[in-house]
Amino acid sequence: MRSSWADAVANAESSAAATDTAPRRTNSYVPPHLRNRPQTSEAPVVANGPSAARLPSAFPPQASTGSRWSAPSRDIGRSGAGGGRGGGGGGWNTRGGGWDRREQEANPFVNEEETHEAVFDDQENTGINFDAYEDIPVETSGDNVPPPVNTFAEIDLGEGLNQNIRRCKYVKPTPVQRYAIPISVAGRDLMACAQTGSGKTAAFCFPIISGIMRGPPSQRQRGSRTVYPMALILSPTRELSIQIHEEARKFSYQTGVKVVVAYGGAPINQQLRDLERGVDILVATPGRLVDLLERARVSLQNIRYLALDEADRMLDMGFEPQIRRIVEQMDMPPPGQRQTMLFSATFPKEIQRLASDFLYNYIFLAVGRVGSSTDLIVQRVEFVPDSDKRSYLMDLLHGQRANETPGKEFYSLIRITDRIVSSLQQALTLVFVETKKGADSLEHWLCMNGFPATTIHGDRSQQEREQALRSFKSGVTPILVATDVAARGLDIPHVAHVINFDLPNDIDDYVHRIGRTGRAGKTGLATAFFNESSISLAKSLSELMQEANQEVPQWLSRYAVARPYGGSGGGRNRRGGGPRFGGRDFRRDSNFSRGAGGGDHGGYGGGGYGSSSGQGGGYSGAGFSSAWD
DNA sequence: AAAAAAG
Repeated sequence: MRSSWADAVANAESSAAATDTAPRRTNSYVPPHLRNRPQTSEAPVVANGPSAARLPSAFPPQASTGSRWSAPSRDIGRSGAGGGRGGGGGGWNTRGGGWDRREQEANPFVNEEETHEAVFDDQENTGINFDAYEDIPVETSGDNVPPPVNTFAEIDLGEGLNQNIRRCKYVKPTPVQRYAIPISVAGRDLMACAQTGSGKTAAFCFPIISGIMRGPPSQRQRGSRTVYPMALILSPTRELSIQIHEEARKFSYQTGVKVVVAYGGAPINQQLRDLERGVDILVATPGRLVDLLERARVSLQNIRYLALDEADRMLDMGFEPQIRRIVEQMDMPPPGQRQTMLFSATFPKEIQRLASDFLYNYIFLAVGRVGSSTDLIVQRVEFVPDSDKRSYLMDLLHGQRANETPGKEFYSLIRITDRIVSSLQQALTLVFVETKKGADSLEHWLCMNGFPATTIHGDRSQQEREQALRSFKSGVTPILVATDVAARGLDIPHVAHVINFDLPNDIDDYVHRIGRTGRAGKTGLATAFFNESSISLAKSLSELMQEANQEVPQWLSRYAVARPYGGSGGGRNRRGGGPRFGGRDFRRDSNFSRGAGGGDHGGYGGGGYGSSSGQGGGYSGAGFSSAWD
């Protein structure tokens, strides 16, 4: 067993702790303003910021076993926490996670280094091109917006989390993190237009983990099989939930905060066992969560944090009834008594409604797209009739292969270190197709023709889906044929090329798909096969490419003029903010009331924008001029 | 119309 950096830190920690009177593995960080704090019912989650005094009664009464504000040593010595399952007590950062040998927390960093996909990790983390983030426009509006930060250190997130941030090698917050974290730490609700790849996951995980570390420990009814998570993170696809869970586990390592993921397609029993071992943060897809709620294995009455990721996607997929059921019709505390973060790439009417129903006096945040409409992705469109698509694809792939140094067979024989393999294998190619059947047949055809490919779509078993993703990430099959299941949110490092073998019908889907490359500030290539069947996309596609300073072929412009109705989806889902933003705040003022959204987009063009920047609603549809232009 | 998600 080699030891990792994270281990070294952990060891240093425990030996340092040993010289102290503090117990082993405590990370017993207590922020100065909370030290020696008497028992109180004040909201402890709100650590910073002037508008801190929210959530007064939102918290469950304190557990009777031990004071959470007392020194951790008292809690460590506590007796009989039934089976060591983190009931009751648990002082700072210890909530039953670290001190019990039977529940050794796996080191998510080590684990990762030993898995195949981890060979890329070094480059991924150190290679973030922060310069690419520098000029990304950001817009906020709402009452008393907390100022953004420039470093993680400016926010008091707690020592345990800070260490994990270092372990993740995050040196500098991304734009969405700079704004969202202070907003959230100040206890405010947040509606954010941003995409994954912008550092969204950390943006909502850090405040949640930090808040849970500071807050009262989770309570657990003895003998009951119901669990009471304090935070719920909903996401549209299983793979996205898995990904969020993996990240959240790293962020919460050794903080005692427990993260569990629940999603469909996998046996529920393991997930039930995971839940029984304790859960503070539950990451879930809607369907499986409803199932768990119906079985009364999960109660939402202790929810203090709710995060909805890719909200527009969830609505597109018809999850609205389930989401409303989860959020409004179960036992979750209402808006104002929980903190809610709504993330969405676009901000159409349905999302605005959701925002006004789920959020309390929220702050609106729009972050420019990272690496989709920017210069980071080179977009190409080729006219390719359906019958020629395969041979055209073959040409592209052969071209790529020629650029690689020795063939894959060569280095898999030699079995050099993973790192070298990774440097040779970086050209991961993601091929999007329209249908599940099409995905299978293209994958088969590629394999037949000597290109190791795999496929991910909704007709494959969950096991197959996860296996496909692993084998793609690790470079074993450097070509992944996918349906839209993989279009959004998935963060696969080193995708150098996205090929739209079949174009989607919606320009937003196109944007999401090509966003799988050019991640983390790296450059990427996106190639689209266009023909008559994608004519409805001509106008919006050529507009998008124009706005992104891409070369638009003449023939595409001609299609765009000939069939102008296609612009951004022919009225549906008109992207509110032009190429850079998914939308903008539609509230006219803070007195926005429910139902106002009924009035024709609730006022995209209204005066809401600029309520904090002082600019008086100069936005007019396609014009999109903003404070940064 | 297809895709995704609970079985």
